[in-house]
Parts: sequence; structure tokens; C-alpha cells
Amino acid sequence: MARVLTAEAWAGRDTAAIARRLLGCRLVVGGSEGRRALRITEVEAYCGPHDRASHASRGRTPRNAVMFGPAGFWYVYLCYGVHEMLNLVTGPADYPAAVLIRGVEGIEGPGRLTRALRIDRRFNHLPATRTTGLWIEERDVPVESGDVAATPRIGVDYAGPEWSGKPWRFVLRAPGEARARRAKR
DNA sequence: TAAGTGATCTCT
DNA sequence: GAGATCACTTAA
Repeated sequence: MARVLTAEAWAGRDTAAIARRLLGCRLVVGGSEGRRALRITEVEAYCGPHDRASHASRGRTPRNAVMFGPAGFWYVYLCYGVHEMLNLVTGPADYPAAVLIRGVEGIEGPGRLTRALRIDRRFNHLPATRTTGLWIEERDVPVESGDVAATPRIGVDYAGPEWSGKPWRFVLRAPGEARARRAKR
């Protein structure tokens, strides 16, 4: 079985690098209905107290408190009254940062992902370990830089151009797509 | 393109 | 306690 990635893998301060690092890793849901392990294909980085797009930018609140804790915990919250959003807390304690998991293979969209995998606020504040039933395993295939596209984050225009424009969304291209792009040129 | 949805936060 | 806002999705 693949290696389970634990807090030290996510404890660094470079949230964007950690977000990229998550691409290709497997999000594993283990429950009574069995086990699903899906490659992570789309993520967004929310980086520190000054990131105006981040919930943490207006200080610590009951909702975002887990972001201010150590890395390796889940931050799950309800968005628009409808959708559960799944984030992995990153960075050292007292440095509020997290990576939003927006998509996995076969499931595009943060709200659809949580609905399909039955992930909800039960996981908020729990560690990403096997015992909680939701964890992350190492990639089984390396990800090359050419396989990763960086774009601005989605749905954060309210943060203003300086922050909404940062290329902190990362998408893993489908296998072979990077090669096809190179061949086209 | 717009409505639905309800927790959360900010201001009275 | 009221009002605004919101890291989205779906149906039209």
C-alpha cells in the first residue's frame, strides 16, 4: 500500500508549493462502504494571514480556527449554504494556511467532490490520518512540471485584483496532454 | 444568467 | 438580533 502522508509533509510555509505537491497524490476515503482512493487533480492555495482571499485574512474566528493550528488537519466548512468545502491545513502553527481540494480524477468541482465522497463537517478539525477515515497517500506516478498548469483562483474576486490574480490554483493535466501540447508546437 | 441555501461574521 | 456575504452548482 502507498505511503500515508502525514503532517510533516504539509508543515512548510510555501503553501503554493505544498498545493502543487498534493497533485497526483491520492485522496483516500475509508468507510464501512469500502475504500476509494482518487488522484487529486485540482487544488488552490490559501496562504497566510495577509491573503485577502483566505478566510484567515480577517483574523481568527470559531470557523477558521483550525487554519491557525498545525498542519495535517482537515478544514471543512459549508459554502453558500449548500456545499461542503474540503481543505487541508498547512504550514506551522500560528501561520493560517490551507489547500482547498477542488477536484479529483472523475470528479470536478469542490462541492461535487465532497458530495460524491460524502465528506462533510464531521471531518472538520480531524487529522488526515487513516484512523479518521480520510487521508492522503503518496503519488504512485511522479508529476512533472509540464503536467501542472497554474491559474488564478476561482470565485475570489472579492479579494481584489492583487490577491485574486495570484496563480495559486494548480491543475494536473490529463495524462498525455502535456506531450500533445509539446508536439503541437 | 440567476436563484437557491444556511452558516458565519459584522454591525447595531 | 438583523443584515450582508459567501473559496458553488444547477437548471434555464
